[in-house]
Amino acid sequence: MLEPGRYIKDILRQAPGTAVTAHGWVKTRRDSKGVHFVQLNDGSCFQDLQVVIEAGTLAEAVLKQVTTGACIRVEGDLVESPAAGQAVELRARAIHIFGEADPATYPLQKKGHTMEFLREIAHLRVRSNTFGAVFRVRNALSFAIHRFFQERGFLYVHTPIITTSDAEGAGAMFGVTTLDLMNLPRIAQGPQAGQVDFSQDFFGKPAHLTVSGQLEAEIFALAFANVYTFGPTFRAENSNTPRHLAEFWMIEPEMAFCDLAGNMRLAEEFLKYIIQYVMEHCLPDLEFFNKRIDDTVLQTLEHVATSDFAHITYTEAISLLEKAPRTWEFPVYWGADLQSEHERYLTEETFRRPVIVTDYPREIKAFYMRLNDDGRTVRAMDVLAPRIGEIIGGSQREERYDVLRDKIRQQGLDERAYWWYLELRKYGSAPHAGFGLGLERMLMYLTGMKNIRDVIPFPRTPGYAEF
RNA sequence: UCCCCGCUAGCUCAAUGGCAGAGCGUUCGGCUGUUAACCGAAAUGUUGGUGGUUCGAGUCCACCGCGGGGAGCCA
Repeated sequence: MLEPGRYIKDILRQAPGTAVTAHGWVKTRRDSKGVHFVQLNDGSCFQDLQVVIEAGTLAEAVLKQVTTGACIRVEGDLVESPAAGQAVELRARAIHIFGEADPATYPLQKKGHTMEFLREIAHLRVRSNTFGAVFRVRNALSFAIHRFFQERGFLYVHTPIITTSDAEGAGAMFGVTTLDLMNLPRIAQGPQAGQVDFSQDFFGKPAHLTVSGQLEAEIFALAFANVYTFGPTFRAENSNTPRHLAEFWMIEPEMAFCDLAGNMRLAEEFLKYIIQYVMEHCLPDLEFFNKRIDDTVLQTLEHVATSDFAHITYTEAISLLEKAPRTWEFPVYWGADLQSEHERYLTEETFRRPVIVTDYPREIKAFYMRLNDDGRTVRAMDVLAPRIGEIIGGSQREERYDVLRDKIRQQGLDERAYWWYLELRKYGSAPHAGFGLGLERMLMYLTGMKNIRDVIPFPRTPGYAEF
């Protein structure tokens, strides 16, 4: 394995005159009369190591195998590069071929490929410039998220992937079962006769993949004060858009002794922190995105990291939209949910920066959000970002037992299914709040990538679960 | 799931119902150290699938599949 100091990113920082050995995959090769240039990359950084092979240095048979896609080891001397583009280059003395790649069939040749094509070769696309940058940024982002919360004393909690509380209510869920689907056990008699007998299933009742760790995170917040989850989440919605996945990663902080104002402060501080971290640690990758994917990325990130987010209430947003000099496809009135066109207008045209919209009508938000004194709005917040829409959704939670119980009843939910959630309000309840951030949505924002399927290693969407 | 658009060489795309094309990549040759190198030449096709209309279908029609954009749902 590569020890620290032997990655290409380390080799590129070493002084000329050093003897080094580099490992990696050939990105491209250019031939001149007496010299060959090989771009070598091991994924450790955006920049390739330029390997220079003087004619006659290597056996013709070896040289012939140094083709795009091949995996090689190069031993040689690091020297100052006489040409622009790189400070140092590796003058090869010997090359070992680990694995060749037939140029006639290797699909990742040096040319522009569409994202759609690269998605079909997800086992190879990670070696491309774009996806190398995407996954380095994804890695840095993940680390920055942990660091942000750890620095603030948040406890990292692992909420369950499999859940039997079909009560989360956040969209369609994937079933989890060991029953034989071709031969389902049925209840023989009684009022439920003919229905599937889940008492024979693995968990003795219907089970699903989680759609959110929030309710369980609340349990931990009421013992550890500040906690966060960071894990996979599953939605069986038939959503076919560039912004939805059936399997995605979500970060959900939950804070006791916190109201909506504190929640908003944390969300803004959090977004700025992770943006700054990625800008500090992945600048060459971001510069590439800015050059080839979206030429507004760097400017937008700098702007967001340094400017204050706009804050408006839902009621103010409706009033703004009603006065907007344009016609809406979906009508704007108090009580209507904000549509994509409305969110985009607010964040892209009115404010031109992230906007936090708060205090939505109770009817269009989840039962667990804290009721305001006006009795018609709840302490919800959505952070809207230009181009991708809602990036964070959160709220102050209803901590009052009676109010929560009434809201559960009013929404026609079975309060017995929420027995432990209600008990949290009975024993040592506290004001608390939290939010959810979609990791992939954040990555789209950071990279300018247009399709969420291109910021996750192996996307799962309706009708697609390859690799 | 709904609306719109698309599917032709490895990739990106042309082709009035009448001989299947180009650029890039690949291969070969040239070029004084290149940077998405450059110059010249060559090879490369079950036109997404199944039916249908027609003397004749890449082109028109039907159904199916896949992809993209927009919408809904949301993170």
